[in-house]
Amino acid sequence: MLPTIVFTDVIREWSEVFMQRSMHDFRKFMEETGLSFSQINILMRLLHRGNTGVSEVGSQLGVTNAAASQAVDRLVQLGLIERTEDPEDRRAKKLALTPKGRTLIEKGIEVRSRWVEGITDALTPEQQGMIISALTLLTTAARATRE
Amino acid sequence: MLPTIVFTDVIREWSEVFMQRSMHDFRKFMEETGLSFSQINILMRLLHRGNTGVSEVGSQLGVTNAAASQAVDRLVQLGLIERTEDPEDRRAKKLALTPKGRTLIEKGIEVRSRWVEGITDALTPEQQGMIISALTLLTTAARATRE
DNA sequence: TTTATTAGTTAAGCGGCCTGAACTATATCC
DNA sequence: GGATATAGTTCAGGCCGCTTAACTAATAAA
Repeated sequence: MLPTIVFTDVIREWSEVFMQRSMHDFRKFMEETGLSFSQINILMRLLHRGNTGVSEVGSQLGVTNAAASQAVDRLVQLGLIERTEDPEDRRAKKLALTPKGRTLIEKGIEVRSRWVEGITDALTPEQQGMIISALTLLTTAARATRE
Repeated sequence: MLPTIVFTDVIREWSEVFMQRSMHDFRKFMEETGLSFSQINILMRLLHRGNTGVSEVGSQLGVTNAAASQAVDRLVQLGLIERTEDPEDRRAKKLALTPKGRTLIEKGIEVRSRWVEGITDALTPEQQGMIISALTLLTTAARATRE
C-alpha cells in the first residue's frame, strides 16, 4: 500500500505545474488563432467525437442553443467545421471538423505534446520509458472513465 | 533508445485526453466562481510566485497595463488578492494572494488532482507507484525548465 | 389532421473585458 | 533642480459572446 499522503501530494504538485502551463499555452493559442474559449472548446469536442448536434454542443459548453448556434456559425464561416443536415431528422444538423479545422486543433495539441517531449529530453531512456508506461496507463484509464 | 514514434504518439494521445478534460473543468470553475479567464490566470500566477507587480501580470497575460490594473482591482474587491505598496519603490504595487484567494485557486487545482486520483484508483499498487515516479520526474523536469 | 414538441436560427440588448489616451505620483538621469 | 522615464490608475469607447424572445421547419403525439 502506498502512502496516500505522498500520492496526493505528487499529483497536486504536478497538477499545479501542468495547469499553469496549460493556461499560458491556451491563451497564446487563442491569440494566434483569434478563436474564443468556446470556439476552441467546440473544436476539441468535435475532435473527440464528430457528428454531434448544435444543442449537444451547447449543453457541453453550458450555454444556450442560441449561443451555440452562433459560435458554430462563426466556425463554419471560418471553414473550420462542417454543418450538414441530418438525413434521418431534417431538423437536426451534424457537425464535424473540416481538414482545416482538424489541422488547427491538432496543432494546438502538438504544442502541449512538444512541451512534454522537451522536458523529458534530458532524462535517461529508462526514465523516459517509465513515463511512457505511466502516461499510457493514465490515458487508458481516463478514456475508460470519461463517457 | 526508445522508438521516437511511439514516444510522440503516447504523449500526443495523453495531451488530447487531458486537454479536453482540462477545458471542461476550467469552464466549470469559471462558472462556479464567476471569475474570468484572465482573473483565474492571475490567481494561478500569484500562487506560483507572489509579490509581482501589475505590469508583470499584464505582460504575463498579454494585455495592456490598463486591463491588468482593472482585473487586479476586481480581484482585490473580491478579497482574493492583496495589493500593497512596494516600500522600495512607491510607484509599484506588490500583489499577493489572500488566504481566501489561495483557498479558492487551490480548490480548482484539487479538482484536477482528484480526477487523476480517481482514474488511478482501479490500478494496482505497482502501477500507481510507477505513475507517482513518472509524475515526480515530469514535475521536477518542468520546474527546471520554466523560470 | 390537428396539436404539441423538438432542432435550429435570427435579432435586439446587455455586460464584461480590452484598448488607447490622459493623468498622478514616484524614481532616475543629466 | 529640471527633464525624462516608469508604475499604476481612470475614463470613454468598442468588440464580442451571451441571453431572451420570436421565429421557421420538421417530427411526434392525439
